[in-house]
Amino acid sequence: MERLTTMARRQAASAETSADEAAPPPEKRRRVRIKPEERYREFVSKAVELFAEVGFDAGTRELAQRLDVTQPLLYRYFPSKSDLISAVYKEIYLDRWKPGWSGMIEDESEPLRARLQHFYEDYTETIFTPEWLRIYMFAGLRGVDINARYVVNVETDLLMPMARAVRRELGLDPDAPVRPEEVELFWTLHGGIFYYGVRKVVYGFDCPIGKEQMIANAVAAFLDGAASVMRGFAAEEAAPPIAPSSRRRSPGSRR
Amino acid sequence: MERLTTMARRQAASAETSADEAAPPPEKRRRVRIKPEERYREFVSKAVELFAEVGFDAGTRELAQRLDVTQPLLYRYFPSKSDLISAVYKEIYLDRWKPGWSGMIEDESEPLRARLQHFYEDYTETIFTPEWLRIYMFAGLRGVDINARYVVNVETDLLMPMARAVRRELGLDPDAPVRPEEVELFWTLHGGIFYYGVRKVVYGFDCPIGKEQMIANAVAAFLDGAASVMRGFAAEEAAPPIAPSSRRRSPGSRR
DNA sequence: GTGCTTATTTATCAATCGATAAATGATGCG
DNA sequence: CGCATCATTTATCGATTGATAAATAAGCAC
Repeated sequence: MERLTTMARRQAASAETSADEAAPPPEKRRRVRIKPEERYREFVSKAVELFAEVGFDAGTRELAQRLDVTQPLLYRYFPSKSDLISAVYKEIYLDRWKPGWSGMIEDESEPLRARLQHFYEDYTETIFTPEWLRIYMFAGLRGVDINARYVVNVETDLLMPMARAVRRELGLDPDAPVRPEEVELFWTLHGGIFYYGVRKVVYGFDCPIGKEQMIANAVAAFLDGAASVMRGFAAEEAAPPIAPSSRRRSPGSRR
Repeated sequence: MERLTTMARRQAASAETSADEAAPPPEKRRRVRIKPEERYREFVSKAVELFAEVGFDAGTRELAQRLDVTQPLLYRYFPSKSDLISAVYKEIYLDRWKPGWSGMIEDESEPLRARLQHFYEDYTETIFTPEWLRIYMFAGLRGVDINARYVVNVETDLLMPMARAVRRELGLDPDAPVRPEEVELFWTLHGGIFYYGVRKVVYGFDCPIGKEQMIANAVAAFLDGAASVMRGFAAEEAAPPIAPSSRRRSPGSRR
């Protein structure tokens, strides 16, 4: 009680200003006890919400206020703010990944185009939310390795299955190793769809075309176009190019 | 480093501790006078660099330090930090836009595919830099209108010219108003290419395929695929669909 | 009820932030 | 040279940040 330190000292040193009038009522806090693991989930969940809105510079006090809890309580559950951020990463990029996606893509009981349509409808339902997209971008800008690792998952579990599926469709060898050019080609499809979500959800741009229709058009155009390009890759593979240094030729034969 | 003023003051006020030992040499600042407009450009330029690295929460003190100038000097050139940020926006999204791009796309003295190739090589040379991409993302996450306005420019000056060019190529009416579905289709090409830059420059992902080759493949695949999809659009336009409510049919005929 | 455990709050620190006022000195003009 | 202008620095404020220590009280066991 007696240890008035910095503020009191400053005040006393600067002037009088009799600081103890109009003191707001102390306003006792209602104190509810919740079992730790539930609190933990509560904290992470609200942290996801707050960080998605404001970014990782959002204050711990604001988070505590939204949870109707005092700020130091956070430090009983997370040693530091960066630990809280790690928990947020895990919640979004690990817990929300569905292992069934790669199966959806390669399962041949349905036509390829329909499979891609269904996969992307499901995938975008997961990631086209402010929480997912915004935190993904915030994390990427922070330079954490999360995004680089996530991108590897996308390549191995989504894009390479797609490449194999298209090869089967075209009668090409589905077991040949997927070439980097092919992966890159599927990235343009994936990135194009991804960017639709960014425009709509993050930039708040009004997209007149619905998500399903956009996916349908993108997939249809891609499959048609990718066919000739990938046939070109395969031909190049079968008959190695005459001059290996002239690798800048435009690939694939026109229709 | 420069905050030992406060500390020294506190020390002197609180107790003895003979605060003037080990006192770092006051270290007079070299004071150089530079004409205001040059300073201004210097400030904006370094601010672009700093904000691209750290984000808009980068401190004014750090910026001043990089400029080898004291922090209050910034406030002689910018009334507030947000004014500095506005200047950064202008430098990147207005000053770096080349009005010649739309001409590059529609100029028919070259084949369409080559035009798109050259345009995207030039365009990506402008935007595939940490400064451009990272500040674009930071700004988008902040919710400033900059991005929404930029996106409009992309649509009207880049994507709609592309759509018209493809129509000419296909023998369709180039003067018919560009339909939203078409714009959206070109967004998938644009977004796909854009996302290559994000992966490489922002996420630091190692892309084994060079920029030019990636553009070549994306453009080739897109043009082949977009052809059938856009022919589907045109047919739908000429002969209005029987049941206007069943708009979920997949567009375009398969090859 | 009594008492113990521990979830929660109160009080506070040191650092950093954007911003302002006043002192200083480099530069060009006469 | 002397002098005035103004670009630049010094000093400092008040607010806010992440984090810690100590006091408090909710809820369970008995």
